[in-house]
Amino acid sequence: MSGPRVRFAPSPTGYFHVGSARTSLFNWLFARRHGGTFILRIEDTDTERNREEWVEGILSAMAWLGMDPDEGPYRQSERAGRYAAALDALWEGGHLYACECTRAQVEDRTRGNQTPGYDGYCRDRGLGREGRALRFRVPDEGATVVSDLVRGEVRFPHAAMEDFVVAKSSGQPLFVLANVVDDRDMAISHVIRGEDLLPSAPKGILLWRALDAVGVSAGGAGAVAGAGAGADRAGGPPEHPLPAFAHLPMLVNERRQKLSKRRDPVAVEMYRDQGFLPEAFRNYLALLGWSPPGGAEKVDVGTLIGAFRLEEVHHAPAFFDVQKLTHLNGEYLRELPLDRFVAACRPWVAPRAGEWAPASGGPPWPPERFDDATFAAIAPMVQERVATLGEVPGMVDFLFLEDPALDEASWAKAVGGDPEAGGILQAAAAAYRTCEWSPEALHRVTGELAEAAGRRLAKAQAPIRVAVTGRSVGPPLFESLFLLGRDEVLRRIGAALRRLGHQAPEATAG
RNA sequence: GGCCCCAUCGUCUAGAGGCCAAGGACACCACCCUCUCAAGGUGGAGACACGGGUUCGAAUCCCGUUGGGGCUGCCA
Repeated sequence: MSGPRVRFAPSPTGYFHVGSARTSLFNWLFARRHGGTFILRIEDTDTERNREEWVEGILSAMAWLGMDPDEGPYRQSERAGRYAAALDALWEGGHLYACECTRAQVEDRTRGNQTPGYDGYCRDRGLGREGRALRFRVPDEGATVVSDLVRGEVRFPHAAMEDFVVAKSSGQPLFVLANVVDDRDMAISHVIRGEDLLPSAPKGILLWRALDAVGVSAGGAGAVAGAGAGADRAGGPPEHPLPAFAHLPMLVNERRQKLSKRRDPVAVEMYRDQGFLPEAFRNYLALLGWSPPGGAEKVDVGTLIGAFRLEEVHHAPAFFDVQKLTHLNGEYLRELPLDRFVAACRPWVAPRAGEWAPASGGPPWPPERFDDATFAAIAPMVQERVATLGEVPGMVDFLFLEDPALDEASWAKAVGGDPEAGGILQAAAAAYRTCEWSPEALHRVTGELAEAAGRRLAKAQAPIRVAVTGRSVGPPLFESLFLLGRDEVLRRIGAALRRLGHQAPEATAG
């Protein structure tokens, strides 16, 4: 077993964030590129904020994007013994001290200080650890250097680092501690994560070295099952070589700020609901902070894997541009073979019980009115007009709704505001009653009645479209009329004429 | 405030000292195609933050300024 070992370590405190998805993708790409191992670790030490349903969400979103982990999910909540052992050893080795200061006390004491953060008040008070927070004793002198594959060497002077807390007064380990213990136990070779974690990297390194110094090794009863990480360590050189770091640029909103769960649309689940294809979404994510060589942007996953290099990752934050994502999704949609496009539409047009369907709700028509053959016939024309699958129902609803909603603005413009609309509708009704029922014949006779009315077909079709579909835009008209059927088309034109105040054609004719 | 990161069209980016009077993509505008809307085609507008160096030569290297961002929790 060789190759790098990387991990994606989300904490389940909400929907799956697009930034997390990008981090996960870059880890996954890196592992695949180098024949390594992609590990999923759930960082759920904060019992207050974690919920099991969010774990499910992470798992299903990752599966949707095709990033199945090779190992895991491991859960920090199941590894408490490892953290306790590390804490004990660190305490014995003198790297930790107990602290009973409250936040308010620290603030009072340090107000006006040049270097903020904890002032080391409890450092030499010799407090017992029971019931107290534990702080790591940061060296006074020197600096810790983080070797970063994307940023180079980043130097953090110890003088500017506070003695950080590694365990709560309840004994619960905190992020840096658990994170480092896990990375050691799981023999992580590359830590690839968001740039927001760069300032905590030197803390992790300090802890890592302290753990080495006090002889905490991986393996043993509490180590990771099946990871193969801690086995047979006897006599090897450094037991725990420090992992390489790679801090990825942030994903930001239009205000250039880190994407926020509150303000920004960041839930991957939401994009799935809207009808983005996983291939397209993954492709777009790969373009944020990196670009495949050769300038191509729409690239398949194999190409992504073959070309991915951490060293080429950008340094500057990237804006998550839904418009560009949408365009790319449209390209993926359009290149789908028709049968696959139709299949991809199913959750939005005819969801099956027991299968995934968008949480936003089902199609606007009653299921029994949906017809597979009709949908398959209109599908090619829908395929080149939508950029997301979620737009599909709105484009074909007039075919499956008894009485499609009438868009008042369209009506006002194309029918109410057109003095000749009534005449055109009557002419259409007359022609459609007897003509051959095919898209071609409908096209022809409508062209003829347009000519008779002295206007271009483009202008003549507008009132007919609004009368029949309720809107001024939609799939090509004559195919739509054909699929709706003669009786239904005549009924809707008749209804529109009555709305206009005209006599229904049946009455005039009869 | 302190520490750290960053800086090419509005956006995502190509660019690793001369091939750049800076290329592509999204968005935008115009035209073409056209039964609406799309899709597609053609064309257009649009950037190396600023100031110093280094060099025969800098978008590319160095320093500074400015601007933006991240972190600064007994969250992760």
